[in-house]
Amino acid sequence: MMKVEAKQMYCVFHVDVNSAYLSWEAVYRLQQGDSVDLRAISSVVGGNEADRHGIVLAKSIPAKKYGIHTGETLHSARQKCPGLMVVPPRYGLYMQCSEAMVAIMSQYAPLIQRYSIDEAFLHYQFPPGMTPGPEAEAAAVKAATRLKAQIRQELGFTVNVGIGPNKLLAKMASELRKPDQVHTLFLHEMPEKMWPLPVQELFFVGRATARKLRGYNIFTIGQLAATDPKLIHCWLKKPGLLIWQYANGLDHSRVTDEPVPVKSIGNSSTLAFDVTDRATAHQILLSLCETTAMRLRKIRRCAQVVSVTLRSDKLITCHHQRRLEVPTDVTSLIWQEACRLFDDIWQKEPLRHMGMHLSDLCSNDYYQLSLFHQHLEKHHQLDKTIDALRSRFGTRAVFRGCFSHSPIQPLMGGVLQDQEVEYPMMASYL
DNA sequence: TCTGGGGTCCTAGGACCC
DNA sequence: TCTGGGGTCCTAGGACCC
Repeated sequence: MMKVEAKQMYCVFHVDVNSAYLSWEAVYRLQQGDSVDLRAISSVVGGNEADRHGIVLAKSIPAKKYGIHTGETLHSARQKCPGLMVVPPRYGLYMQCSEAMVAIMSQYAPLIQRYSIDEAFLHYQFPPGMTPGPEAEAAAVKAATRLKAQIRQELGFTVNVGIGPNKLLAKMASELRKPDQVHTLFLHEMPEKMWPLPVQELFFVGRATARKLRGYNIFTIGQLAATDPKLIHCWLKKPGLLIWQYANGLDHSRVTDEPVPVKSIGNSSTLAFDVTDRATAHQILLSLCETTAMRLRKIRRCAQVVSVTLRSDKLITCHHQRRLEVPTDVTSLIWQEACRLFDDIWQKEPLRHMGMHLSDLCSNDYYQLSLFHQHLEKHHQLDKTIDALRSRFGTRAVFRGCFSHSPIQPLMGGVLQDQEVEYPMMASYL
């Protein structure tokens, strides 16, 4: 009997906004009547240096030519490029831009998977009657080119669209050459387009893995693809097998719009000043717990593990966690545990950064039934009331008294601090 | 290199149980 | 306590992504 190989009647698009934060900022400023296009000059979106958040979040292409990298300090970036323009981020605006882009994408296919604020996958079905091959690939390129043009026309920013038989190759394709490009990376194109690239360009090969691979004389993606997977597994364990598959273009994950269940949540912050006393540290933990616990309740979950992270002025990081006897979503109980963890590990060294995380999340249904814990009832009522007030009047509407004459913000952490600001909708600036 | 903040997954090693 | 081996749970830390 003849075995018929099932032909794949779709391909995947990966849409990636070019220099996302910087492009969005540039378009917004042009719309506000600014005469300078940030994309055309050496510029970066960067954090606040006074608060010690001074790193590059996004860079323009001219800035990139000076060797400026995302994540590097603004201090260092300015040394490379003395006239560098630095603008602060507006996360609320970026969320809106992201939403608007996904709305356009959904005109092209019913199935879109958001991957991050500036990246999304699209499941592209080949036109009816078309079999996989050059004709279908050309149709995909045509659709992707239209999508790219529509985003540029209606929203004012450019994207790269990568096209491949799966998510991995679509993503690799979108990275090929920027900006404002459509690239394909089908299996037959791998030897030419992907295998010659340096191994660290492969998704999931970071600095540490690339260094190890170079130690084994593997410098390109093609060399990794050609290596015996047993050897790679021996060297790099499970992640090694994954990158070996990626190097060979193998990826069986599906484009899906089902929300990924949250496994853990947390907040951390580099502090504007070094903390040297226990009371201040505890207050910062409370501030971090407030935001984290609020988010936990919003997704209707309870946490079973609480953890605290400290980073000293010498940039040494330590971490401590503990399992709770009873899962909880109560701010004050989480805070109590965080303070105990802090007291266990703090050696009195000045602290530059503090964080708290909640993991091993479980359903909060159990809580609904467990009101036999009478003493918890008032905590629940308090949290519930505060959540409702903040949701109605804004997150700054209610805060604990201990913050009223304190330099510490009552709700710390979270990058979306200006998410309640409404920005005017994008329109074409062309 | 004066180093942000949100996550995920994996591994090593210790404690404890049978 | 000169001690085998398998399994589970837990914590700490590292690597990766955006």
